[in-house]
Amino acid sequence: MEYNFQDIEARWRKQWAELKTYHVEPREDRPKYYVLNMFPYPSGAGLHVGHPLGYIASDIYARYKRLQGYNVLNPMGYDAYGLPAEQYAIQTGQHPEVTTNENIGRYREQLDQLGFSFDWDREVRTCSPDYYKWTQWAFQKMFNSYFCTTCQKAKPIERLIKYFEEHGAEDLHVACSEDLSFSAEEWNSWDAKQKSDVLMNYRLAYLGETMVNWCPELGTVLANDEVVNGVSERGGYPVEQKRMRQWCLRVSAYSQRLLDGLNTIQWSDSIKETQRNWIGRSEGTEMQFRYHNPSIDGREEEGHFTIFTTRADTIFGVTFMVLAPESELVGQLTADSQKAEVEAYVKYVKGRTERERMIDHKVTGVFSGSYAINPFTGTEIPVYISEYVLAGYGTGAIMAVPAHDSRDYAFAKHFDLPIIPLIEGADVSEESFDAKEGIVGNSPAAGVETLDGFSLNGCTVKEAIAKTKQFVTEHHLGRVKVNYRLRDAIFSRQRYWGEPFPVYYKQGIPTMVPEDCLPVQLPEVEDFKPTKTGEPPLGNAKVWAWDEVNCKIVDKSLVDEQTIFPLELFTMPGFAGSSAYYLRYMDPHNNESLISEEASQYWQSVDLYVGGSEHATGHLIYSRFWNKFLYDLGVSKSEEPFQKLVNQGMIQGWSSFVHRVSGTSKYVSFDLLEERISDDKKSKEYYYEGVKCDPIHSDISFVSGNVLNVEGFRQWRPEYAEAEFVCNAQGQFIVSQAIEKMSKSKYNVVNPDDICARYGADTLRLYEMFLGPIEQSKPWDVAGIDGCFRFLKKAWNLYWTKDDQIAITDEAPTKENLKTLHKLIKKVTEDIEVFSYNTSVPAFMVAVGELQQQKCQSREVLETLVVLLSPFAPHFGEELWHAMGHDTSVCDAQWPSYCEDYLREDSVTLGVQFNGKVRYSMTFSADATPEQMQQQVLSAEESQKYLDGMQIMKVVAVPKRIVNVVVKPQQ
RNA sequence: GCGCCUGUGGCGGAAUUGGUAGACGCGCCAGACUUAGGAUCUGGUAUCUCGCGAUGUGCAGGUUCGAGUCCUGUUAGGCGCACCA
Repeated sequence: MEYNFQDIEARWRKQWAELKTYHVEPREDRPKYYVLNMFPYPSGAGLHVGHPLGYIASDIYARYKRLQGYNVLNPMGYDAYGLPAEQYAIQTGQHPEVTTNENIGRYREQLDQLGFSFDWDREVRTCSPDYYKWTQWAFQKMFNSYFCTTCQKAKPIERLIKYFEEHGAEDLHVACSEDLSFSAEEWNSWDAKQKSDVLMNYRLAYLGETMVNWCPELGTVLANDEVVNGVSERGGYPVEQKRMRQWCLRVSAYSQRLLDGLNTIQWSDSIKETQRNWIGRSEGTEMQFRYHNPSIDGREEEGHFTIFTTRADTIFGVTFMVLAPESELVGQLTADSQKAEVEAYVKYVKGRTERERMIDHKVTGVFSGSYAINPFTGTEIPVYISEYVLAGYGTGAIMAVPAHDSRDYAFAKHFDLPIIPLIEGADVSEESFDAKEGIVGNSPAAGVETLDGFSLNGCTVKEAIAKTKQFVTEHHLGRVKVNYRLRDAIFSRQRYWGEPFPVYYKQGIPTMVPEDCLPVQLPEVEDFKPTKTGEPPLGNAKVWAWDEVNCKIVDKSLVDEQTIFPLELFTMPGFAGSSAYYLRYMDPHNNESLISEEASQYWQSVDLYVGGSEHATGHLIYSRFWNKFLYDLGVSKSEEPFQKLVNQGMIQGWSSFVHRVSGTSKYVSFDLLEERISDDKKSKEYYYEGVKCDPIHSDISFVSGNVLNVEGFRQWRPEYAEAEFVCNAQGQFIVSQAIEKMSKSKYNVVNPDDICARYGADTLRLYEMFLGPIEQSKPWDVAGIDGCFRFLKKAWNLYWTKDDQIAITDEAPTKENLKTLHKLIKKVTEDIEVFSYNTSVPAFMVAVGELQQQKCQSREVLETLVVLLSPFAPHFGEELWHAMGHDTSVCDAQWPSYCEDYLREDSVTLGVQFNGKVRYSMTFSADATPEQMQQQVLSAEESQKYLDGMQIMKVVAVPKRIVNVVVKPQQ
């Protein structure tokens, strides 16, 4: 019978949908397993062959777990808020919701084709009010929480307010934006507005004046992970630093927990390492330095400032101090005589973009005119201002030790400041000695008196750091401090197509819309662009004010500042909706709470999460933070949201380029061009008759092999219609090719629909898995797909006789059959557990080949084969399962376990080596001991010629592996 | 600069975790059946050599009876962080 995949796949797709084969509910009689894919943003381009890679891998695992008797949750949904739909709306006026729904429809169609075992009853969309109600709810909970650093947990803000009423800010151990100090009396004397402002310093979701990444081109702020190399990740527009009032999430409060949690989860080392880097914990010391500003008259001690260092041991090598230009200390420490110079410098730094500062690290700076006093020796040290010190890290001020820090070294050389080496034997004449190793000397130098006779001479660096820390703490010169690089997340965006904030401004005080009035729904606007006065697009909404009395959204013109107030104009960023969607899948239709207690208890957390590694410092951090917060609230039952993470690699595309002579409309075949290395030696450039040619993407549909279909290309775009094409001697126009990310804009997209139509979804699934290790990126190459298709056809033919009868019998399997089968069970089971699907596909091919040769028709064997194959090729499996007379889905079969007995050999043929070289092979009984094998080898006739005239040094016999005889010539 | 990962035929990639390197697929070569095939089937395919045999997992060392696998150094590519004190 012919393998008619089109008929088979269409039929089962329909059946599964009608019978809700993949619908799942909590059930106490079965253990749960939660498989999750990162949900897609439904872009206008639809799915390409890269998207399903992870979905297929997780679907195989989900089906496998189900066959093993687990109750498997495998949901899918859409991350529906995003910039492309909004930009399309700005251009065309079409509402983003319309675009989004259209795209979702197309995605769903494409996904359905591929035979996934998703429970579509649990679909979520981040833009649906039922869904974002809970995004808003979580935000409000964060607003109403603070973080206790002693117990490392979020607590209700009411507790903090009560504390302030009784104790003020004294002896406070909470996460905050800045350390404030006030008494209970002061607190109680403040009005509502003042109290609100102070509380913002502690809330987990807070309104803050912070330096933000402002992207003028996009008209919005961006989070740190959305800025790459000083330009926006999306679009590559320049980003500048700007001080703005924004909503923020106090992610930094969870730094330590986010770091510790990494040790408890099974993620790849590289992604854990990336997160550790991003969190950037560094243990160090904060030290206070008194300073002396000569312009302030009559007082010796004007005050002090604090620096942060991880190298407290180098205190005797400090020869200058440096402040960040943006630091608030700059004002206090600038002497009148230096004022003009300092102001000019600060202005210069402000004029530099983030990108400029990143690219060139030239040494710049200016003397402040003030001196700091080394608390250990009383020495006066000049204070400088330089952009190499960052305002956002530590205290924005450092002690500079040029001998042991390369940046300080460069600065000292430039400004001709002294360099005092401290590590014995370190040569600092050419460069600094940065390593944290060696024996400390010169600390202090001979004859220098120090506070309490403190000395580090003779200690190792490690001991010296510890000793200094202890001394600093005891003498109240500072404190031990752990710093993190992780910044609070900026949580508001000047955009339309996002979750609105459930916040209104009551007499200037940000106030939460009552919980039972949620969600605050996204209003209609006439224009999706920002307003003329620079307000976000929600400023265009007419009905956008909060009626406090009637608890509803009303017309903006009614605002009276008594009972009707303006609503927040910002919307939430992309990561808001994706931070807790895995929880919502557990109980997606619950209108009373994010998830019910029962659902949460049953499903716990995601056991297997599959998605791209590009989310390492974005979604995967925010989501962990969000979950930890909900865990503190008792909503999530697990400290970590994703127990195991598999990062599928990207499938890249082969882009094609035509080459156009610069400034003309003349196109030249690639093989006629001259190759040169570009000036920066990093890339190649191509020239035709001495003129440079620009590569231009051509749609890959006009290219076969590397030859361009010139007519097709001409008709593609009007500007190409009249172009001149210079072909090679064979009359062909050759394109150049390169592997790039698969993307609509690169015209290199391969669509799964065509593959499905030609080979079927099961072949596509098999092939994508066969392509290589799941975690590796690889270019899409259709060449090998025939092999997978042939395999399915071969397997299919195993089940049918020539006259289309099902070819199975009830005869007992032969020993050979069982060996083939159990070898396969073992291999496939082990492979699936470690996601090594690319090696199970060949195992199937070998097994099918063997069974074919054995002419196996045994029901027992062939049924098991179908079960093993069904996660990979579900339609194929389901069809044969039913053809063999079952009336339940193959999903409800049982995954077989293998039996070692069938794999055991009576005898085993091993290579016999002399001095590590294989000479011949020999058959041993399967249970031969090394001693017996040794005997057999030495007495064998074939061995004699190798043993002749030789002395036996050693015989190594490894059962089931090898026998090696080590010999050397006899003396 | 710091950290992580990867280097195996013409190609994608295997190798039971230290035991006969190159499974399986693609491609290529030969053959069979065919009027024909971009269909199907069979056999071959790391390199050098007529052959015996020798060489071979980026490069150089080391450990071991034995190394693609472990260790040291080096080189190339990819990724992450990056003036983080």
